[in-house]
Amino acid sequence: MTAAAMQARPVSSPRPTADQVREILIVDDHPLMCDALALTLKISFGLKNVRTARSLAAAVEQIRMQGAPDAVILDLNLPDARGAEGIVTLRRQLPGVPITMISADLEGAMISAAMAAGAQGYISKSLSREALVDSLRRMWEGEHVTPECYDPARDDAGDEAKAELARRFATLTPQQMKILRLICQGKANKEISYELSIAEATVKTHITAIMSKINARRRTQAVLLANSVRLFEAG
Amino acid sequence: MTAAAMQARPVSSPRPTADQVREILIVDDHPLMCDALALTLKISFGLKNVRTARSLAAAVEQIRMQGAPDAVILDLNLPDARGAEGIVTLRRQLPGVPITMISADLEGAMISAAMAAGAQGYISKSLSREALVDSLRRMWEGEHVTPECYDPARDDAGDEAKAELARRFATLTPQQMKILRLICQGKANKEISYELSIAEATVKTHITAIMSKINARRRTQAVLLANSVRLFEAG
DNA sequence: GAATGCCATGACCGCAGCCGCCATGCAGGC
DNA sequence: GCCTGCATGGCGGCTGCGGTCATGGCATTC
Repeated sequence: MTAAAMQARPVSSPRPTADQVREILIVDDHPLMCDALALTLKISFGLKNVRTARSLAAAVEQIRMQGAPDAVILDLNLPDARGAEGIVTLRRQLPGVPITMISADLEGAMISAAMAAGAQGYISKSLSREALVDSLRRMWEGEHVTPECYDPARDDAGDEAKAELARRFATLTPQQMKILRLICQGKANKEISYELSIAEATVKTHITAIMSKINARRRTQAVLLANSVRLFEAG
Repeated sequence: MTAAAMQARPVSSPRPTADQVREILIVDDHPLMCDALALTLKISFGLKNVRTARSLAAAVEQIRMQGAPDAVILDLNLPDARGAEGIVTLRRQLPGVPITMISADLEGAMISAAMAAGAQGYISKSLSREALVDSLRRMWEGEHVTPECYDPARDDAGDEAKAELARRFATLTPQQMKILRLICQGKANKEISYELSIAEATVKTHITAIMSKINARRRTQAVLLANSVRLFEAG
């Protein structure tokens, strides 16, 4: 992510400050980490409304029922969403809300994929409490925060293109996302229709819509595009 | 690559020593790096026969004409072969000959992919001369050498499976490899047939053979398998 | 009520995948 | 020599899946 690209990113709220963050949503399947994060946030930021969800599906449902939070902290390895899928899904539902990725994996390619997908920042699970709080405050003030060991210059080329691609993936409906995930597992249309309990014809129309949205013609191209932004990690 | 996996790897010569390496082949498209390597090897190991090739195709042709060298040093980013393809191709032609990967990219996933594909070791382009010579000597004595910053334990699971997969890819004929590369670019059979100037029916036959060899049913699965061992990098 | 977005279905057509078959080149056995 | 066996590359036909189109139901929103 180049500095220019960061500046160019459109944000709905013109000049956010950390004070405006009053309600936060933590999405993590590890209860311990969930509690630890919630506690830290309550103490350090004086937040009362800390909501939690154990899966991506639960988070989506909760946002639909209880409304949008002011910020999200999202685990990278959820049971139902590995890789950039979580960011993409939540950004579709919460445009303008800062999403912070948290993970133990500090691989450069994964970080740049997350940032290109529209994350506000990426922090390590093994960060000290002070560093964690500081990173989150800076993110909520609009800054893009990445780990020190991450050098964005390494893959400068094609970065804006990946961000554009991530934006396209963000337009996929939930059902389309499910189907794309199965496609990226090498499943045939008939298998997909069976797993989702719909007709094969329906699968095909969804696929046509997906192809159109991400600008692919063959399904192999769709797989390559999804892999290039690390939409689904191995699993 | 676990220690157990290293021990288990079959080597044709029972106990190789660095002294047995008399003729070496350097495959690198960068002339400067090529010369520097050749000079270093001549001085440090007293080697007279240092052959060079500027592309994978040239290397394959040269081996066919001039016979097998005792060791190979292979650049990761050749004009006609990025990623693990170079290792796989050369291992098919030179079973038992130690192949050393050399690259500026020290990303963990790339290193483990190279090792799983059957490389004897992986060294950085920015290594000092002493360290380079030492690494090569150890490799030629049968040791598997990886950079210090690389932690093989990070992706221990599925590693043996990847090595098995790489062995399967090594059975592909040159024509089949060409076709697989085009498949992994999202090309349709008709396009492939045009690019290779053969009938579409022929492309299909080759694809059937490829599928059978790598144990895939749908072409999307073939793409995923190739990507999982990083057979072809983006480009 | 009209408009929009999401999901679902069946019919049509071209390509993907599997089959059988043929040509060439190269090894080993008679 | 010859023949056989095997690997590789090439071809066309058949079946079924992949991809497009036109259509309709069902929510939400204006």
